[in-house]
Amino acid sequence: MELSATDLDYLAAHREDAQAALLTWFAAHARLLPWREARTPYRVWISEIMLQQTQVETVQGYFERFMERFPTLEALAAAPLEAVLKVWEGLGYYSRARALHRAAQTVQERHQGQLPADLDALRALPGIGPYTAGAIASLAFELPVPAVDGNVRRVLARVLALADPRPARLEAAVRAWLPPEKAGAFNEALMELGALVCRPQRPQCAECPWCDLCRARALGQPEAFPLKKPRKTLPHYDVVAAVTVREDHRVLVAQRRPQDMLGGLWEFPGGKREDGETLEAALGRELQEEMGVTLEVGEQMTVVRHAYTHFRITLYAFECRLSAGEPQCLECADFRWAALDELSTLPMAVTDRRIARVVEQRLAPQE
DNA sequence: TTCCGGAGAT
DNA sequence: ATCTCCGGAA
Repeated sequence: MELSATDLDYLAAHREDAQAALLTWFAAHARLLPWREARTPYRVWISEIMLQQTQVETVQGYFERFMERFPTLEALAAAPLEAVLKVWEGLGYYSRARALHRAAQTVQERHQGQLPADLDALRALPGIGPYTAGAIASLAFELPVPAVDGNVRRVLARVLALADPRPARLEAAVRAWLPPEKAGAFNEALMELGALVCRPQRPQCAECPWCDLCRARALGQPEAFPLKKPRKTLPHYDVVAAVTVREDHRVLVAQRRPQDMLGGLWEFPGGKREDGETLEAALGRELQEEMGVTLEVGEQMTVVRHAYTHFRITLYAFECRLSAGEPQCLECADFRWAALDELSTLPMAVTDRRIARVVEQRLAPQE
C-alpha cells in the first residue's frame, strides 16, 4: 500500500465532491487549445510530447506548424529526421523529436499505423514514459489510468500535504478519485488546475475548486508543498565556434552526431575552451580535431550566452578562413559549405541560430 | 538570475 | 537513485 490509511480514508470520504467540483471548474475554465480540437490519438500524442518540459504558450505555435507539416502519423514516419528536427527547432530537448520519429516508424511497423489503446504498448514506444502513456491512454482512448505530470504532482502534494510525493503514491491518489467514465476529462482538469490555479508560486487558492479540502491550504502554506530540492550552482564554460567563410561566401557548417547532445542539429563547428587556452587556440584545436583543417582565426563576430540544464556557456563566434586541409567528418555526422540563404533551412539549436542570423546580416551582399 | 519540467541512461 | 537533456517565462 502506497498511501497511509489516513490518506486513503480522506480520499474515499471526499471522492464525489472532489470529482464534481473539479469537473465543474474545468468545464468553465478549460483553455481552448489547438490539440483540444479535433482530438485524435495522433494529435494527443504530438501535443503531449511537445508539452514535456515545455509551457503551453510555447507549444501552441509549434503544434500548429507540426500538424501542417506532418498531418498524419504516416506522414511523420515517412519524413526524414532532419525535417522533423527543423520543425522542432527552438523547442529544446531534441531527443524528443528523434524519439517521436522512431516511434512513428515503430507504430507503422508493429501497430498498423494506429497508436495502440494500451498502456503497456504505449509505454514501450520511444519517448513515451509513465506520464505520457497515461495521458494518451486517458485523453485519447478514455482508459481509466492516472497521468501524473508536474502539475498533477504539485496539486496532489498540496491537497494531501505530501512533502515527498513519490510517483506510486500520487498514482494511487489519482486512482482513488478518478471517475472511470470521465478519466480523460479528470486528468486534463487536474493538469489545468495545476497550470492555472495551483501554480508553483502564488497559488490562487481563492479560485480553487478544491480550496476547502486542501490540506496544504489548511496548514496555511500551500507553496511549501511539494518540497523542492535546492539547485546546484551550474558550472560555466567558454565555448568557441568558427564561422569559416570561403571565397564564394559559403560558410562551413557541421551536423552533430545522433548520440551527441543536440544530435542531428547543424552547428558552426568548435567546442569547449580548455584551461589556460586562448579562445583562438581552442578554435584551432577543435577544428583540427573535428574536421582536420587548419584555420586562420579572424575577428570575433558575436557572443551568445546560454544556460543548459547542467552548465552555462558563453559562446564566442569568430570569422575564420581555411588555411590548410580539406574539411572531413572526424567528429561529426556530416558537413557542408552552406550558402547564406541555405542557413535558415538547416535545423539548429538556439545558440547556433543566433550566430547564423548575425552571419546572414554581416555577410549579405551589400546593396 | 532563477525557476520550471518527463524520459532515458547509468 | 542520480544524472543528462533545452529554452522561455518570471
